[in-house]
Amino acid sequence: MNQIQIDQMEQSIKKLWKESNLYKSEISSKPSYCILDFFPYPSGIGLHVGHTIGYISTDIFARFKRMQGNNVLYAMGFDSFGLPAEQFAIQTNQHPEITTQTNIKNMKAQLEALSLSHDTDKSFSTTDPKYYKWTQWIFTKLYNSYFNNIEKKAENIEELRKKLKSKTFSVEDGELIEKSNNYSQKEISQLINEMRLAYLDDIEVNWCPMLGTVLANEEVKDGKSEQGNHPVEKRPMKQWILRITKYADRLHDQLDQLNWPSNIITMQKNWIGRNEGVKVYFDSKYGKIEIFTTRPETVFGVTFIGISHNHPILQKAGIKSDKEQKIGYAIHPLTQKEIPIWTTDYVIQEYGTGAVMSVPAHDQRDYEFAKKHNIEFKSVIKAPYLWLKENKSECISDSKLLDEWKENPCKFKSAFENKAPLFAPQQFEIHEDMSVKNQIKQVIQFLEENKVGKKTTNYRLRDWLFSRQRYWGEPFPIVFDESGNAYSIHESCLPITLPKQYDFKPALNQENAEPPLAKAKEWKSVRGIVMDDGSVKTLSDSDPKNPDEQIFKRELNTMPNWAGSCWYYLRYMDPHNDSSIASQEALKYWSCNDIGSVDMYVGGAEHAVLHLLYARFWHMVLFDLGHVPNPEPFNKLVNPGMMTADAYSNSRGFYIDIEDVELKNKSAFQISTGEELNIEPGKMGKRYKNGLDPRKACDKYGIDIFRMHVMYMAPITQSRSWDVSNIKGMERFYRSIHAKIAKCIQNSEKSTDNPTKLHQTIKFITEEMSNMRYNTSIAALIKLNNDAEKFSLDDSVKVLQMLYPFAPHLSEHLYQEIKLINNIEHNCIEQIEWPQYDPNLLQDDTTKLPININGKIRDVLEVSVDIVDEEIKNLISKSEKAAKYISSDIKKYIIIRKNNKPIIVNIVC
RNA sequence: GCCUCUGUGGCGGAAUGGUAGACGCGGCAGAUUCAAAAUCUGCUAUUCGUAGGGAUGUGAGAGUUCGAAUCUCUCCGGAGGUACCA
Repeated sequence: MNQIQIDQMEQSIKKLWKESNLYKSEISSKPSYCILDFFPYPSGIGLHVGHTIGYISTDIFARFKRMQGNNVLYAMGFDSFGLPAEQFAIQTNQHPEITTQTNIKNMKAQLEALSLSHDTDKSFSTTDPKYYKWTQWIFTKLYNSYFNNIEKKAENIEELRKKLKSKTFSVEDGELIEKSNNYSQKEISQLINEMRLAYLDDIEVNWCPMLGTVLANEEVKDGKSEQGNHPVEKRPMKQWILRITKYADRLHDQLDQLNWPSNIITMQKNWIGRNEGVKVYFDSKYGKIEIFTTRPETVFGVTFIGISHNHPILQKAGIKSDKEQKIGYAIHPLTQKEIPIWTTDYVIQEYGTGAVMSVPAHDQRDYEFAKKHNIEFKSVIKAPYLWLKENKSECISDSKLLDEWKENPCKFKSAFENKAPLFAPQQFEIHEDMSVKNQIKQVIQFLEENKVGKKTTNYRLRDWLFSRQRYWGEPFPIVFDESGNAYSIHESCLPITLPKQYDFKPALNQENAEPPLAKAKEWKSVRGIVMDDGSVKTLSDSDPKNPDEQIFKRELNTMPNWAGSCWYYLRYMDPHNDSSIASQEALKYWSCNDIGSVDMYVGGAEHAVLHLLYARFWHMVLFDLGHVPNPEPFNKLVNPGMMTADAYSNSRGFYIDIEDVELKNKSAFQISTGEELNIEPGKMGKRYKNGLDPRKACDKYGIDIFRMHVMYMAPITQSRSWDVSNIKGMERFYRSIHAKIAKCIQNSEKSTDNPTKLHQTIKFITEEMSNMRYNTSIAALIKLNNDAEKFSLDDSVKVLQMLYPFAPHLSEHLYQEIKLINNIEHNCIEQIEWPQYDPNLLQDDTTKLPININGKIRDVLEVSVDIVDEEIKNLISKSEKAAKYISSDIKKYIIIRKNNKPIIVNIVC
């Protein structure tokens, strides 16, 4: 076939599939399997061939799973709210709705070009009001829930009200405890507001002036915004925050149940940053200073308190601090002695309590600080002799090492940070002969008993800042009354749609930043009635006046674009449901996995701590409230490797779009200017302007050949560089297998060359495909094609079935021809069950048996597979090649068998 | 600094304790052709040898084992993540 014929054939097969409605997935008696790609953001430039690694992989898996008799949920929607669309809209002065629709249309066409077997009826966008109605609904659930720390799960806020009203529970530090209370109605309402999973708080936020919005901690890297790399500053603002920290333990511990790459699990654990230690309280004239330490046994070695430059006591004391300085004294809780308080550069407010107890002898940063500012040293841990010798200063003699360490630890070159026995355990009422581990345990107990400290677990994870000062996002389902009290909107009044016709640009007035929705004068205030459950039912203009109605102001911030991607996988299961996020029947049917709702999730590692953490959090809340059947969203996660490609930059260092580049003799020139360009590799994409539209590649080589080429380049998880020099091999294979099967069809072939080879290949490929090992699967198909001259028509169908997930058009095309001859009932090849291998046909009669002598191969014998050990020894004794290396005394004779077939012999002599 | 991954021919890669380099690209030789492309056949890790054959070889070094690319330890290089984390 030439290129035109391939193209025509592929188009006609596409038509056939469309007419056969093959990819519709409805609830049935078949076992379900849920395959999911990361939610794509429809950007203006669309997809490049790098994105296809993941998409082709899931498509192959979906086709394979369907052939194995599964009902596969495989769909794709669009994560279409968010900053880039809005930025583009502002630049071009078009409504983001319009650009979003254009981009989605373009991306759908690109996906269509790859012949991905999505169920297109299940597609949606996060910007559809029918979808974001349920995003808002989930927010109302977060707002109306709290975390029950006793049962370690979310509960409706009304349960908390009941508990507090019954007077058997009370609240301390935001935690429920079993202790009677005397709360007034007003106090109960206040406590409830303080415990909601979604709450409002006036906090220091990451404000990005260039973007005109705040960002979550996860969206800021090195003081710059992740989107666009703009500077970010701290600024106090009243914002919606989600209490993700309550889930820190579950988010951490449940990771071990997941079938995820270990590096992603580690990254999430690091991000959560669980650290067990002790809180210790130090009194000062400014009030109590709470510190967090993981080394409580060094408490007698504390010689100063280090606090951050924005620690709350500084404000109390009226001190502005931007350099390291001594600001006063604290009282050591055990010795009652005065120790200085210093502001430091190395203690940051964001971690722990923003204050540390400094032990210069046993912490390197404290050591350096104390040296710099001439602060006292006190050692409390016995450093071993070797360490002392290595770290001593020259003036100390070896005989006095330990005495010096006791008296003058500042004379040593660094702090001793390891765990070792204490000098004076009796200070904690501990015997000297106790092990180090137990000593530390006892210290913690001592501190708790003396009410000096409290065992705590500290997390690096912060609550999730959830407001954005943007137009293009989901409006919050929240209104405020005249006194500023918040109410969630009653379910029957959702969705709250965005006002359509108005100026959506952000207010870049930096001092008093108002969200763009403040400009929607009609939209932002609304009539409503407070219902019995505490929510507000809003009234439209046509509703008659109600005596109880009030005027409410809407929340003007919108949600970040993570909101829509936190639960989209659930929506595929029942995308058109108007009465719930998805029906319980659909959720139970499609989430049949014990752990995660989605069986197979494929996407890049860049979302390790953003989307994957947020989505797990929402899912856990929904699970606790009984809305989803599984404890986790994603069972198995696969990170496809990225695609790199040559990028071209001009003399000023700007990247030139590959459309404007011409290659001559391995040199690159800009077409529009003729300038010679630098060639360097880079990740394919917008940044390097080296993205290649997959449609171009498909047009040039054919869809099947392109798909096989991308999959054959490397294992799925591995990065690769875009290189078409190898694609010739795929074309050869494609033409060769086409010609071979076509010939078999022409001859109505009755026999297969080597049935054993065929059945071995079926076994091998079935196993490899189950693990998404596509490069080796394709290699096995090539080898099968190389080794056999002909296949019977029945066996040809088996070969085509194996080829189908990779090269679906060619396989379908040839199958349709066989179908005409053989009168097969199945309309399309995918409807035939995946081929089974015949165990009787798996084994060859003979096998090559390598003979090792002292670990080196000296001969290879051709033996029957069921040969007995005695016969093998007999054959070896006759081998001249082996005889040269066998000395008279054989110490060991090792014959290894697999499935009773001998695979190797090793003789030790 | 810490964490995770990774290191195999000229290139992409295969082999997860049992013949290292499957399969593909490239290269070499041959067939076909007026010729070229395409196609087909054979060879193609390095090295010594005319050859039969030998030696070496999976970043480096050690170890476990009858046997190690594969397991363990130390070191070196590459990719990604992350941090004054108390």
